Amino acid sequence: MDERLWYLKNSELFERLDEAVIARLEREARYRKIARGGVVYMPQEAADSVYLVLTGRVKLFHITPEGKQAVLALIDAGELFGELALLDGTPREEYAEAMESSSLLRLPREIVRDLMASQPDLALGVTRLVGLRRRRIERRLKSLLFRSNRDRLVGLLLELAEKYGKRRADGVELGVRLSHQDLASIIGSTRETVTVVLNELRNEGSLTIERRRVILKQVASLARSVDVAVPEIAPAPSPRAESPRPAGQPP
Amino acid sequence: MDERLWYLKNSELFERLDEAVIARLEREARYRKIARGGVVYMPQEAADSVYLVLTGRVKLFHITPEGKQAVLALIDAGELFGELALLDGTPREEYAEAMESSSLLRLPREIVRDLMASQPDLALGVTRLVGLRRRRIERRLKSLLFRSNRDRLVGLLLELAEKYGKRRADGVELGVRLSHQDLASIIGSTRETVTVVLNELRNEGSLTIERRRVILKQVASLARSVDVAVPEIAPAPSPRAESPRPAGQPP
DNA sequence: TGCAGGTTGTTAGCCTGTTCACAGTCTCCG
DNA sequence: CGGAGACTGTGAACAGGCTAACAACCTGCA
Repeated sequence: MDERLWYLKNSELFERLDEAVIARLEREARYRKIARGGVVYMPQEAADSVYLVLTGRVKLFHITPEGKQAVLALIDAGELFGELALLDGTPREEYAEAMESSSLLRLPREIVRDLMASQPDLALGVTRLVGLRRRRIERRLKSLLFRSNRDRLVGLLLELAEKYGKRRADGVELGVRLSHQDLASIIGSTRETVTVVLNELRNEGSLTIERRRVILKQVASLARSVDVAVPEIAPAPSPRAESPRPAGQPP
Repeated sequence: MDERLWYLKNSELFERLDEAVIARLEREARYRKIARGGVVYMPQEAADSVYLVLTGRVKLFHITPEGKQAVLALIDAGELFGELALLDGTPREEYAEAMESSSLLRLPREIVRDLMASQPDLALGVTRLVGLRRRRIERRLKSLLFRSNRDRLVGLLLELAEKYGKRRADGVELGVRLSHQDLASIIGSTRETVTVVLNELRNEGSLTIERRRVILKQVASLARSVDVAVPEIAPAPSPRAESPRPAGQPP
């Protein structure tokens, strides 16, 4: 079983397909390696495939007329992106760029569509994926409308805690290293403001920063302060909300 | 053929199902009439069904801690809502409220899920619906991050033009009557600001307002000014982007 | 027909967050 | 291990948008 096959069998979306179907998918898939900062696709491009992230991390974003990035989502290893290509032939609307050196599996749109028509499980899985992300975006929309910059940042930190957080003795450590600029692009603010607010939160004792890593101290009370559900933090290893990976290591 | 059956056969999502399946759906469906301002469901409620709007219009929104509405979407006759109930058992996260006296068809979640598993067409249709709305929300997110209040309002007017616009000799008439407060709740602004900006646009000749109806004069140049695709406007009758209704009248 | 409630118009003052400009720090790669 | 380039910190000046407070206006229905 080669590497690509392993990854397909272990992605939440495809794992239930039977051997023969996965083999077909594997034949049609194209492996693609991208360096940090490399562009996977850009707006206006034909949306003829979906991508599975094998290793690394990909950022999806728009660019405003003034050149600012507006981040839609971060996609981690094991997750799929570009899946709106499955809906219709409309071109891409956003940029997809590797945040670090990454390897991807590119699955042609037509193949996956065929499979969806014949494998109800897969169709349901795709619906679920699209729907869960929609729910997430609707939450973000809610937290952007009418909320102060501070509340948006706190909301984002809690979201990151849910996705990347590790519980530690002294709080919850966010296992991501995002620059202030990155955070600003997600909440629609500026680098300077993020710096200031982050330091305010530190002075208030809500978080500490050790070697560029954020540790949230008061998760519950922060959540209450921005009127959001308290995130669930997995104890030991780094979890992923959308697609928990089964045990095992790639060959 | 009774009224409910007619509506099911004519909704984009269900029209391809065969007679027997539609009949089953119809047996399980519950008709529900709601007065203007009536609440269909609210956050925390069990998400045990999806709704088809037969007549009227429904507003989906969140409420911020300060009591402001943040509108997610407006749902017109012929469209479905509450469809995220099909994903999992998670409770509702938003309010659904009738903007005018409306009639709805309530379809139990379990029935529709069953059908999706056995009718690939339906599963694909739901994926498409969820996906198209996600695309729309991602566009909104983009137009909220980093954009001035004015640009957001212009963007919204163009969106409304695409969904409700009628081409006329002197421009594009928006066939919706939304109060300034409504518009503000959609773009995350205040009633006063909307009033002011709308009057600015009128003074600049970009639009006129006749008997509470907005008429856009310079659609193309407005679209350019906010860096958005020029909306396509249907010529004569009121169109709907997501679910064009086939010819015919309800019995 | 006549008011009551919802809708629009307008302004002054305040406050949050942006822009701009520069200094200091980290870190990673050659 | 040293420096270049990215990242963080800080403050002054400015501006867009919000709050608050009224006035005038429609319009639907009792």
